[in-house]
Amino acid sequence: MTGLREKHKADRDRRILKAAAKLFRSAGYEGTRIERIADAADVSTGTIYNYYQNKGDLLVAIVAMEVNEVLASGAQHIAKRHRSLRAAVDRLAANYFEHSLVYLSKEMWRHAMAISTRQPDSPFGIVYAGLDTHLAEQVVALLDKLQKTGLVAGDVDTTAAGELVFNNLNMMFTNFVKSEAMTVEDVLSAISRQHRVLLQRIALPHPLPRHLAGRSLARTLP
Amino acid sequence: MTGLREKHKADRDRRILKAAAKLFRSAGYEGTRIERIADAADVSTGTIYNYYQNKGDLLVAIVAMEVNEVLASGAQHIAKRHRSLRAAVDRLAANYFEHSLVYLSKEMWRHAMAISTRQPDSPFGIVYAGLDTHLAEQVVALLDKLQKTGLVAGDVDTTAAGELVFNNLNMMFTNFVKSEAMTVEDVLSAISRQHRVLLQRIALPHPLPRHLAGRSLARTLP
DNA sequence: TTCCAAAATTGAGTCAACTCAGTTTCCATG
DNA sequence: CATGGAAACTGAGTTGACTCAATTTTGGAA
Repeated sequence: MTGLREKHKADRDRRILKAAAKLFRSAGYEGTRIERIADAADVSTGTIYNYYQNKGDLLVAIVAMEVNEVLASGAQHIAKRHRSLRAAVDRLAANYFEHSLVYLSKEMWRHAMAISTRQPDSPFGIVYAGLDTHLAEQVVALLDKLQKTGLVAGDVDTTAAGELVFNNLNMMFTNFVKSEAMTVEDVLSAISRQHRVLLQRIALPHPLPRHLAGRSLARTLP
Repeated sequence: MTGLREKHKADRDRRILKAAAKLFRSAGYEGTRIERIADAADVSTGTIYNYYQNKGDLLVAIVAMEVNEVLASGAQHIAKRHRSLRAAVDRLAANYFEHSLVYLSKEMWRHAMAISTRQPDSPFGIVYAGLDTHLAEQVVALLDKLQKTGLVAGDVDTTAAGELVFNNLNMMFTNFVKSEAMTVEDVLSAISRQHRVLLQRIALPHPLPRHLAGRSLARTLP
């Protein structure tokens, strides 16, 4: 069943993805012709369309690798012990933004977002939406954990708060990639200020001593 | 200086915009060929490009008309008297979403958003960003007014809260237009729940009597 | 080893957005 | 009125993403 054929397939796929990632970063997404990717990957233009439905799918495949890294490092962050709600959320945001430009340029992000908006029902539109859902769930998971640990008041709707925070992060990320001038520091400090008005009011000032944490008894106001 | 030439220009512009709006709604943005718009408007394809840089700009011009209406009716809403913070914000959101599909289909919104993301520095990308800024300012303006009226606690950072609310609205609007199945009611109730966790905590339970309102003395907690 | 059917690749061809050199329309001036 | 030239229009041509019929490659059965 498998053998040389599968190997060649995987090889070609890797070559195409690598060539595309390199060219997109150097010449930009718009500035990169499919034919150039084909040349660089030593295949014909038609072959690229055997692996990816269109130019955009190629980009979104690269984005997916990137976001999966962000998700993994976000999960690690959540697993740590946290001293304060605001610091924990700020760091999750920093993790999100600092990873974002490692493999992808702002221009690439703009195009990836545009594609996922334009074609939400295409295979990769669905993948992209799934990545967003995972990120939103991660924010909710952090708040849930902090609620159990006693850093968030027990009567807080953590799903609502998590979605509010995530949607704000996501919108600010959109603004960030739309503006070449905006730095990671700029956007993180803006976000921190925006979140403060919420987080300050749902936080509990003093965490429970560690031996009581994790029992989900963290109710406070009647 | 002016005369027949100017008149013809204005006529043509109107015809192009009208033809485009009609065709975009009936055949969809993707399904509409520039040549068909040119035919319907009785001009050549080249002429369309004298008025609009590209197909997307044509769409964004239509969106801009729509958003200006939303802004006008939002301003009217803010000017009214309000009984509660949550109701006031819920109605502003309803105004936003209910207007949104009067002239534009979800597909048109998806493309308009995609274009503004892809080309933030093009003339109409700038227009679109300006519209967003106005909408965000409107939310902040509402909170400011309610703070002066005594429905919002005096120590609240209304800019932060307004931006948080607007960014949530905008992200939920994106989700709304991405999903053909989601109704206005669906999205409004989701938003209302998300906002509750914030608004509940920054609201003051009893408004000041009317003769004291507007003095911006609405401080509460030390 | 030989040969076949399925899988995969190929690149010339198609389609639609956008361009630009040539043409027409308008208006200010004598 | 004529006329020169600026402003606007025109549509055949260009460009680049994407397709598909023909060709090549592969795995394994005889």
